[in-house]
Amino acid sequence: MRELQDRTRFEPAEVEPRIIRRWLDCGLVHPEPAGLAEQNYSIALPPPNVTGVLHMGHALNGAIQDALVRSNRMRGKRTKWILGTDHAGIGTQRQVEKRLESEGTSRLEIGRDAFVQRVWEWREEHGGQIIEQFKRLGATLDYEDERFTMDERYQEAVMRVFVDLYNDDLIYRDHYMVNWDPGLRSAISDLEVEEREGVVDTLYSIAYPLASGEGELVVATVRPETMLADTAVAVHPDDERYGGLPGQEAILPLVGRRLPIIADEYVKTDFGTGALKITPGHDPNDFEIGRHHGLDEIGVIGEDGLMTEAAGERYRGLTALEARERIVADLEEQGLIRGREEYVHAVPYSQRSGERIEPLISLQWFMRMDELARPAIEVVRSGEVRIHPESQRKRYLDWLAEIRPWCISRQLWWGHQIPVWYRGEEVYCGLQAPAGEGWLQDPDVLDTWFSSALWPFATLGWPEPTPELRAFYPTDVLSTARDILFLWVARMVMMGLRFTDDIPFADVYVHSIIQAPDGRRMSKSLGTGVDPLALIEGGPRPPAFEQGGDFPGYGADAVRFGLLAMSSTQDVRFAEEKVQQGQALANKLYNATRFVALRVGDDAEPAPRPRTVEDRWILSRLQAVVTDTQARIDGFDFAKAALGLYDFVYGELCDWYLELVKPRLSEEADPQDRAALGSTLLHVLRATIATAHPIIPFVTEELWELLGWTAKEGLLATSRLPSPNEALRDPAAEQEMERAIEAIKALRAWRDSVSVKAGVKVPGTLQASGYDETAGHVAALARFELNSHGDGEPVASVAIPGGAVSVLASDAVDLGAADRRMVQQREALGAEIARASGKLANEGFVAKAPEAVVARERAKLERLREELAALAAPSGGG
RNA sequence: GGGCGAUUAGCUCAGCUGGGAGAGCGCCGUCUCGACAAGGCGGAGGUCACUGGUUCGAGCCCAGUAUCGCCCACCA
Repeated sequence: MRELQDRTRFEPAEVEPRIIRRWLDCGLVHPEPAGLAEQNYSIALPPPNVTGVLHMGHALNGAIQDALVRSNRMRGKRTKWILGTDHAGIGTQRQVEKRLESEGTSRLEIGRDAFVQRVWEWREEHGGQIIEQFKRLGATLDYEDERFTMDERYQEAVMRVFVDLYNDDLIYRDHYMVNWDPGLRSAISDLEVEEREGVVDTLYSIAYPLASGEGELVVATVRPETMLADTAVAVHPDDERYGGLPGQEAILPLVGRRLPIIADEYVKTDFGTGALKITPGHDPNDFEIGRHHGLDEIGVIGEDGLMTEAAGERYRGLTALEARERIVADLEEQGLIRGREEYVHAVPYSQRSGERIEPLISLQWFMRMDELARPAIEVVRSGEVRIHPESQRKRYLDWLAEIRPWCISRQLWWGHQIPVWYRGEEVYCGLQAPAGEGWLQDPDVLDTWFSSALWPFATLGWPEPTPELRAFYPTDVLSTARDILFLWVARMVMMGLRFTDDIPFADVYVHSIIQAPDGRRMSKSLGTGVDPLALIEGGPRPPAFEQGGDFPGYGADAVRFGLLAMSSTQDVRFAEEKVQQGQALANKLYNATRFVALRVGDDAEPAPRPRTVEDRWILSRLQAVVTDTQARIDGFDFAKAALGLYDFVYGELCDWYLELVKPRLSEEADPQDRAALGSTLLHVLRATIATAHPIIPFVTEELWELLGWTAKEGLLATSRLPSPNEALRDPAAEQEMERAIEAIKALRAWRDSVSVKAGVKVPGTLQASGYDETAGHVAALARFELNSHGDGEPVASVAIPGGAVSVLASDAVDLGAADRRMVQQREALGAEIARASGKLANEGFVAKAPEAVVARERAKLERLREELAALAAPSGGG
């Protein structure tokens, strides 16, 4: 209590770390596995990169999931928020490679085993930071049960899945066209490729002489270096210009190879010359055409990006670009370049390394997806799995409908090594190395997303039938950003259905991506990335921000509130003001509690004991905020949940209710009423604090304790959400209070407009109906001296709902200003009356609008007329 | 090339099944009112991107245009 006396502000830096410790120490984050998943509640955290640091996306998603987790825990459900990290094959491997480079060595130099050892060491050193940051955010993850995709048990699950799919012929190895990332020296999947628009290249037209010796075919290409791998020239079968050519041959310049001229519908007659060089080894389309026509597949660009043996003596060993220059020069010399023009088109780049993708044929592992996709489409179609918002559901379905095989092997060392062994021609796939000498394991590892796809069940101990699996699988919600809807979410659905015969989660919530204030992406390199920890604890604003300097340290509550308030069904810009709004809310709630706690007797117990209209009003409004906030969290409408709470605390509880009841709390007030009011106040506060807890957990937990409830009942985080009490809904009280509030605002505005000094009470008479219970409040909060009979001369009149207040002459009022104001008010009322009556005079409106709307309009007109009448004829009487 | 979304106050955004445009911040004015100056009170500020249509009535529905953004895509 002394603390409450002295501290006039909520200090997150002081309070929050203390509260975190209490949450972690009391074991609330770790549920023992019991019961069935249907009764319990679980969410699997999208596993962050083990060596990552918390970014805005994590913070937003943390706030979202924690709000869900806390509100369900507070409904008494056994709740588990599954925690773990991802080994992030490529990213982590590169970090360690860089480190080795700085040490003057390399991965190749130290060898595979030593390298993998180094990665584990790196993880020891740098891993886990992000988990501490989640704690700072207040996320009630199960920190006592942390998983890692490279843990032994998890690896076993991965191997098991691979072997299973291999045995079912869904995983196979093939020479196939892949997206080769020359920077990574690895294949990557289609989803890791981004098309960059607007790349400027030169489109060369090159003449290929016909083998007959008569004439030539001119083909166009932006990549002349690939011509060394050409194995055909294609034209459209219906192209009259080339009627007789299919079946003949052309001579590949520089190489001299005879190329069959084939006919294929793929060729566009209206592009270039209508003749297309076919390079099955280095172009995805040509690859398809080549397979269709049974063409040779030649590779002239190697996995190292250099020209291969097959490119011939003259070009071997050059980079592709160097080869291009030399080839163009050579063709030029032979007079075979028919033209060159600037050409702007889209080009595939690797998202991982940023390098231009080199399509080439490579021996890789693939997963056949169509069979797996079918049930994954079905569960979403049927609504068994719900994806929010709707637009993302459509994206999901569209993508799965046209799914292609997934290249799952990566030429890396850090990850799950493929459980396949070779000995000569023999191939063995199994959980352990085969018996016998001379077996060599496939050196490749699996795409990181392969293991991530098992996340919701592998974390719970699958394939063993563990109690955890029973208690928490399927999970309830999966919350994530949309950029991994295909990479991850869709694949989890497919793998879940395949291996657990169940959906992995019932709801998918796809949250906003928070952009920088200027609309750009938040990114470290652009200088636009906001560090959530800097926001919470104070730290520098990003360089690209208009406003410089440090964030003041808003605290986790403010940041969580702000992020939730910003969130939407689409991308949003970061708005620091929303975080400030959260800070203001925490502080407001703190001070409201101070106010109540310091004035209410120690023996007061929270209970609704309404004695006046404002009591009935606030209790009624409380039911609304309790119900709405819970429904909004359940419905993934977090912005409304947060802002609705703010509106209640500010706009109803503090601005009005606390102000209204102040007189009843004074020393001279009726003790009986005071006791009842104390109970009501505590009741309202208690329900508000509990309702707010999933959104702003820290300040609410602190207040819960300051009010003495922790000592009696335990932490708020483990308490129950209030259940709405419909019996306390009171529309009549709400209406009456709304009217009173409107009247107070009108009178305050009037005072301001005629420059009445703030402290002065204005004498007047109330000439309006509907203020039986609220007249005193209107007088007090508007600072009027309202008598039923006036002693002075009426000098002005102020319109309020249902009538007016007649102002009596006094020193307080400037008569000239009052007159001007009254004229203004009459004009305004007159205009509104004209509008309303005009509308009602419109036959179409009266005839066709719904009755209720017309009735409302009539009532409004009636009220306006009353007000005007009261204004027009200020009289001394009542 | 297809698909989706956005455009509302100076800024960031709400606006439910069509029935008198809202919030936060910022701005102006004002207040040493016993919870809170991270506060109270009052105020100014909007052709709801544009054009046309449907309707008694459109920010909301329909068609088109413009600008911005995102996703998907194998025309060399």
